[in-house]
Amino acid sequence: MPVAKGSSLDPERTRAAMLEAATVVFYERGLDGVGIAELCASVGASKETLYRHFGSKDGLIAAVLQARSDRNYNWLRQAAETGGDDAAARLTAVFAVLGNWFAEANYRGCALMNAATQRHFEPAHSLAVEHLDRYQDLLTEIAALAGVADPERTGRQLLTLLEGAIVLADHHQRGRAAADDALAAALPLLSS
Amino acid sequence: MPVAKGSSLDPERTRAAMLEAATVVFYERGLDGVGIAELCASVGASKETLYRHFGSKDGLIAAVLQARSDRNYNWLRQAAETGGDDAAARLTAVFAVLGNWFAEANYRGCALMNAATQRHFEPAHSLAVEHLDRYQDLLTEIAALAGVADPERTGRQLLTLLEGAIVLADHHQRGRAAADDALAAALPLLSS
DNA sequence: AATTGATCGAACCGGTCGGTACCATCACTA
DNA sequence: TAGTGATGGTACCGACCGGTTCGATCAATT
Repeated sequence: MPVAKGSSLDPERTRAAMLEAATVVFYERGLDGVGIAELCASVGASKETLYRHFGSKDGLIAAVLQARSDRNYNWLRQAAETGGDDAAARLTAVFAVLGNWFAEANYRGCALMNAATQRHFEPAHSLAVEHLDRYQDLLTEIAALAGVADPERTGRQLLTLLEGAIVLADHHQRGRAAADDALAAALPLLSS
Repeated sequence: MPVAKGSSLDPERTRAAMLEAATVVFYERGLDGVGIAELCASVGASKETLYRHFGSKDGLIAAVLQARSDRNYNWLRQAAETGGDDAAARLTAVFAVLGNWFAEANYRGCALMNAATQRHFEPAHSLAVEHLDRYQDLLTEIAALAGVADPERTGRQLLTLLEGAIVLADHHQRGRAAADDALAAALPLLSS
């Protein structure tokens, strides 16, 4: 059977286009800063189509956040793997990826944390928690690889530095420097 | 001349009551989560009075954020002073205050950072920057007192830990533990 | 050619928002 | 007692929101 159905495009492509457009515009202007009508118009779709795909604005937001969490986590995980079995190299690679992210012109902090701050509906909060859990697991693995006395505690401290850098890169010192400072504070923790 | 004018109360008291109510409800439910009408009703005032005092909702928000920044900063500054001329004691006192804050039942992160994330109007952003500047100055003083090689850099790293702890206490590990982990990571930085 | 199903575009709905205008009321002053 | 000025309450405004509905359209199928 052919893939294309409906009017002009594969429904999956329409859904993906909506997700992508929503990801960009929600990140730039906030979850309440853009309406459904404008979002649909920007991808040439109708509101009916959006509601068939996502059910509600909150459903769309949840899908956007899930996709964003997956993408960002995979970035860090793949970066860490380039460090081989050297804990310091893994950590350095993670913060290098963060630095590149901070340097992007449209950097606006972590979409997951921002959403949990902006909205009080449940998916946003639980997705943020899962996001932080994955980050913490990744960092705890690095701490364990380094042979620290309490890997989970060191993992939490590394996560504190990572999230602090995300905040400062957004609201204070723009760009890569936030990651450099955080990495310099993080590396000695691997010798505890 | 008597102080009380108008109908029932001193105008200054009415203004202060509005500020206090707005501070609480904006912090709990977000800047867009509560309307002007509800806010006025909760203090028994009229919208006209609010607009005479603050000009606009953004004006009210700016006043709320300024007051909150002053209060939080003074808390940390006064705590630091209890540490005397011992840098580690000053830092420990600062994070002890943070821990108490994190343990409050209605803790919702830093109102300044939240506002800068939620809204894109200028006062919120510049107030957040000034807020972070003051925190960084406070921490840089401590770093200098400890005699570190690069006090400003150490100050930025301490600020990274502080802000990271604020985020994690809000969205991940509830309560005082976030401050304890951050302090344990911060103290060794005073020996650099 | 007829049918089907997804789509677009637009109208529509109820509700909420920030902000303004007006009026009766109150405490105070002269 | 007459007047002043800030107030609370209320109605109102225009705009926007999330969400629903409906008819016209168009591609793929039968």
